[in-house]
Amino acid sequence: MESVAEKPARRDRGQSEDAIVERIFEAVIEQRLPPGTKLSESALCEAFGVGRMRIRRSLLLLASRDIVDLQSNRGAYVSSPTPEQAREVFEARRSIEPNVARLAVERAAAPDIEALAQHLRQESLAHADGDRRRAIRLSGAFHVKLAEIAGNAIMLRMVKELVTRTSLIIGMFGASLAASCPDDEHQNILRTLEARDPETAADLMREHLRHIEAQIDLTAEPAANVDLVTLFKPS
Amino acid sequence: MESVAEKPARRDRGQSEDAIVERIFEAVIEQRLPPGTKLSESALCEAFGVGRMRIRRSLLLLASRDIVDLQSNRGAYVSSPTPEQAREVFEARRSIEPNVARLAVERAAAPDIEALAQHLRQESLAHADGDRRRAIRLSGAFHVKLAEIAGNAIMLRMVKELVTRTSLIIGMFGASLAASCPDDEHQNILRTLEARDPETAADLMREHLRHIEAQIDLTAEPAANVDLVTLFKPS
DNA sequence: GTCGACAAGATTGTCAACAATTTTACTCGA
DNA sequence: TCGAGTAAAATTGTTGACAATCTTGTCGAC
Repeated sequence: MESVAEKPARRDRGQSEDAIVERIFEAVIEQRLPPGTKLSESALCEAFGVGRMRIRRSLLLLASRDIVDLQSNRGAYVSSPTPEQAREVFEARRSIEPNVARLAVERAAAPDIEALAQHLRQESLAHADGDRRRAIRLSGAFHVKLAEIAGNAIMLRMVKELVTRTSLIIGMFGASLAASCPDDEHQNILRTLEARDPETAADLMREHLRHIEAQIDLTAEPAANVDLVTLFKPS
Repeated sequence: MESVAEKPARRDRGQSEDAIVERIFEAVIEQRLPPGTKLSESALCEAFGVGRMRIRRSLLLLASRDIVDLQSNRGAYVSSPTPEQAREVFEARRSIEPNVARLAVERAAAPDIEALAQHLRQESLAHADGDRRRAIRLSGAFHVKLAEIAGNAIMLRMVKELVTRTSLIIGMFGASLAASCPDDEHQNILRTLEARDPETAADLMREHLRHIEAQIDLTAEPAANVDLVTLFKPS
């Protein structure tokens, strides 16, 4: 059917705007795009090998997800969450993801559980190797995979957005890396899948999210790029 | 903040794309735009008095929220949810809105409660008057207002999207509107706000959403087209 | 009479040039 | 040396025209 508008890209560089959005999501999750980074249209055009219009639409989509801050006549910047926004992100995650975990437990088939176990092995490996970037990416991907198992496309989209914004928040405030998403808590959640225990899964997820939030010092000064103009030239 | 882009509209007819998106949201909620309605670019340009590019971006934003279905080279159509999507919408609402209700109870100030009570009076009035369109709009707005009181912009956005999609679902499947969102259940939720009882609020909301879902019959039927120009054109 | 091919019209997608705004660089003066 | 003012450059926003695609209507063959 036509939902398969995705035909193999005619060119390696010619990507759909959804693919571009997805790749920027990934880059944000891996913290290769720290908050405040300027995303100039021409640079992105060259990077993805597409016309300006497609970049423009991609940036609009990213802005609608609050991943990018679109400033009129000034350009697009990777969003720099405020402490208040960080609080809201975690509050939303605590509202949604326990239910996601519950649904995942109820709907997980054997292959799902095996795939998740395989994922956790890679996560442990990345931690053991000290590969920070991979560990961060896999850690976020765990939550997304859980949402995939839950089998609700709407909630999957929400979780993707929230996980990405969490990476931005960690990039802004949270310094401690190793503790950012301890994989043993992920392991425990996996066990509830195997044990078919939805309530415990929800509880563990709630606790897990609280641990992540607790490790973030929202009082810390925003780390990365600040707008020096507005900072030093308020007059 | 980035919402600074709001300057008073330069022209009466020149609306920002956010305003256009909002008005289409409203039209969908009021079921003036039934599922399947074609949203042709030229018609919307004339209706809103803006250029094609702004319409195009608005449609992209609506598509990213699954309110419209953007088909390549064929145009934009108001989304026609499938039974499976309907199930997902209600599942997501049951996951989110009980927590929204809980937060609203915890954070409601006296003026919030009074405003909500005032809203419910209007809702009752619309029911009594048999003003179907207004009743539908107010019924959805209750859920949105509750999310506003909850004080979480992310969850507010999610609720807005889910309420709008619910209107599409009701337009597709559920015929009986009088029962669609009985305002006495809204009244009961308001009482939990006054009583400061978060858990009961969450329970009532869960039950309320189940009632709505239960009243929806999953046997599809097509929808008719409407004239966009007379619908939106203020003149 | 029905089906299929074909052409005309309409609608959407894309591109390039232009306008508007911001950023940067430079000069001048205190 | 520092600052203000201004011009140049760069970047974003918009418009219009053109290309590609789909829809509609018509004609002809079976």
